[in-house]
Amino acid sequence: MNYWLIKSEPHTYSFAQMKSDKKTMWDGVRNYQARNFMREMRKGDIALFYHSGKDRQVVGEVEIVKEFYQDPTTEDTNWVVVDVKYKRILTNPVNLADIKSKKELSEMHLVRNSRLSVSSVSKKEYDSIIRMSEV
DNA sequence: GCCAACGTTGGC
DNA sequence: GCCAACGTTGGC
Repeated sequence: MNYWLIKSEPHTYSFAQMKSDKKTMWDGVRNYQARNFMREMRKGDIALFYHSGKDRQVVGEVEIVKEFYQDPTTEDTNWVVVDVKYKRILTNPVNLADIKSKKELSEMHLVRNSRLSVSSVSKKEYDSIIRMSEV
């Protein structure tokens, strides 16, 4: 099982919306690196849900329920989507500032490349963030 | 609101 | 194929 992090601007699509939708198609990714990560996602993988913009925190978890397929919102065959399902809200959201303050999280794509909207997360990084959310 | 970082486009 | 110009994202 692999771990991921997906970003959303809460004004565009919030985790509250994710919760009420229960399941959504993760579309609109127009970046090759992000697209490549989406292609690697497998059913059952977990993704952290991050609010960019004013929030800047990891707020919950979703599960990949359908592997990549053509993005139906475009004719361009370069782009794909996956389906994700609401899993749970974190007990406490984990702030970007706190993530940045942890040495063991300094290699995260989220820290290294703030503009990447879909990225991989190692098991260690994932566990570390979950631990931070439980304090 | 500003700006750094990054990606894309297009002229040469 | 290089690189300047431009647009977008997202942190601050």
